[in-house]
Amino acid sequence: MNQAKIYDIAGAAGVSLATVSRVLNHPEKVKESTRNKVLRIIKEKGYKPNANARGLASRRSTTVAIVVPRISQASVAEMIQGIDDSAKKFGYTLRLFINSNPKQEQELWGEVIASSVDGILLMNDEMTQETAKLLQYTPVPVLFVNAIPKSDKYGSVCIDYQESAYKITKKMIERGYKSIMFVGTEHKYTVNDYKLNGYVKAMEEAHLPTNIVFSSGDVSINEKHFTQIMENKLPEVALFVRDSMAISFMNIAVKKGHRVPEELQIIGFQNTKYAELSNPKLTCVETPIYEIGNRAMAYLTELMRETNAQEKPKHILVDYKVIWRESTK
Amino acid sequence: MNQAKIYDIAGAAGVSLATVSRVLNHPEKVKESTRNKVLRIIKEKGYKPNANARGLASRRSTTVAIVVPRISQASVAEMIQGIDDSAKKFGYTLRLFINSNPKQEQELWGEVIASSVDGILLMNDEMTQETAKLLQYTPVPVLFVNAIPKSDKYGSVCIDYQESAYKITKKMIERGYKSIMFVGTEHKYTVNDYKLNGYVKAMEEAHLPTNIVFSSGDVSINEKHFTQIMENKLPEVALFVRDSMAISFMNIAVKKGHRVPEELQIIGFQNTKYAELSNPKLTCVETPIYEIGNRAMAYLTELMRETNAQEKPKHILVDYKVIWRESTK
DNA sequence: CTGAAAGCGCTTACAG
DNA sequence: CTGAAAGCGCTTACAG
Repeated sequence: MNQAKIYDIAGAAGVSLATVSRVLNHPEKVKESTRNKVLRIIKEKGYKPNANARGLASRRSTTVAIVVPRISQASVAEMIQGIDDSAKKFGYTLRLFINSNPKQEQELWGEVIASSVDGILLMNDEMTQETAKLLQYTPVPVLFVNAIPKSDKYGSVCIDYQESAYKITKKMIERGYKSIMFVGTEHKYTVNDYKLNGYVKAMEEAHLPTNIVFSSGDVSINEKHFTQIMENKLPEVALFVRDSMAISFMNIAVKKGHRVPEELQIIGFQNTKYAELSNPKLTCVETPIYEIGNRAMAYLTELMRETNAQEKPKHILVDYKVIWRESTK
Repeated sequence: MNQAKIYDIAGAAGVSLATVSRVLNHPEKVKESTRNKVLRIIKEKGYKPNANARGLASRRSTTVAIVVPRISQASVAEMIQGIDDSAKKFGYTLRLFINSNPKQEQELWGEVIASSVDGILLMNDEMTQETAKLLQYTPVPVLFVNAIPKSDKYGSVCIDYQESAYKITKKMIERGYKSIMFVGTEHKYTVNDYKLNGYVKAMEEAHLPTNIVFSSGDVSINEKHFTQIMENKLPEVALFVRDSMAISFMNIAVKKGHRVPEELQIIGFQNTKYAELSNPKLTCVETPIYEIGNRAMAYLTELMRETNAQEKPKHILVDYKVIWRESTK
């Protein structure tokens, strides 16, 4: 009934602890017949090695830390799914750290390291100087997930935000629209800066004036702000860094009697569930958030395996696509 | 540069390892001057005890497992926030387990136990017989979060789903509506059964005929189904177990030219961000999901502290309220 | 109030 | 291919 120990398995199988351990960690080093016997008993007794002891002895925990910012969108849930599926495949387990308070970043980081994970998946898009410094002393690989590191020392997995914004803007220009507004977040996120750059590039190439607005992420603040914006002439197209902002804007426009997409076309970013639940349904650039998590975890296992210190970290770009729905013509 | 060990701290402070350990775990047992000296050095060196070693030696890991089902709504993110805030306060760290595949439930459970957590927060609303059995042998406290255990042996934290559905239904009856539809999920969730019970009770008390529909959680399937339902006479009020279903239904109704709330009133459950991003905005019963997570973690720490095996586990009910918005009169 | 010592449950060189 | 033994970094009775 009580959790079996490696000792019990060894006893029952008539071998030493070392052999049981080998069966689990280096099965190829054990004679097949011995291995099978041990395996059978392990199964019978439902033996699971104690993760703490294992971690302590091997200095590898087969555990990975996920560090997410507090104010993360609901979509992290999906990303974590992607991470977890990949983690299961490679035999890793997840430890979750939420970066609530920038002031406690140091402390959090200390905990992450003390937890002796084998690798770290970082979702923080923005990072204080201090964290950046702490990051340097991390004894395990760190990978940015759907976020862009400012230093070249870390790898990342995300979509090409700049290109995606550039292309969608260009597409709308090609369709003959000249008045295209870009709505970003007041709070600075590196990924949103990239989107902005893409938009600006497309507009400048076409010699069109840019129209850039920054707004809050908070719905009720947005609504006031957006209502103000609508006092002025409406753009033909509005591109938002987030679905939720796009929808909020669209709802206000519709209530004011503007017709979407006839008079005003709206494009979001991410393709959250909101996009399908809006009326009209939202066209957006889809960020394959599950895929990003999945790929990130897979790449992290590579990084954790590498004995040779470091090759240049890779920046993996995951494919994205545009989902055309009712909010565009 | 390298992580300091307890050994280094002891050396630098001129005390034994035992004393350093005591400073961390039972500070009251150490003379103040000694304690302060040790504390200072710990800080200087940025010492963090190795979590694995600590867990192994003390048989307590100050780690809690969160077990969530794969198909969990995005709102788990918020619940986990609540859990984490509480966990930080009590010095616990989080380990995340996602129950992807019912067939692997046994294995998952094995991992949970092997990870030697001190307690388990279970978000699985439904549970196979097998899990129920495994649950019995869990050496640590288990608590259901926003889910209802079928056995009386486990505590839980959620809102009174039955009462909330009963009250909102009754409220609409009192306002003079007789034709009230209830839309649940095809998939059986205990919490949704409770909502159904509450609805039925209110309708029966008022001698009104019930009108119950079960639908998928998938948006595109819902849409077909809902479109069908609208062939028939529309109810005056429709109550949905989920915001997203409510909004999906509402959008279809609006597109068909029905006026919300004039002809059709819609009520959701949960108060996700969707509710504020719909047009018209959705009235719903708010499930204080953050609060539920927060309270659950707090209660779990109590359970973990208790040396005396078990008193009767508590079922904590968190307050909820109804958020009246535009989808009701 | 403090230290020496055993032990938590594993893994991994090192021999054989 | 296998076993005996050391060691991973802590905690906690047990003495004093």
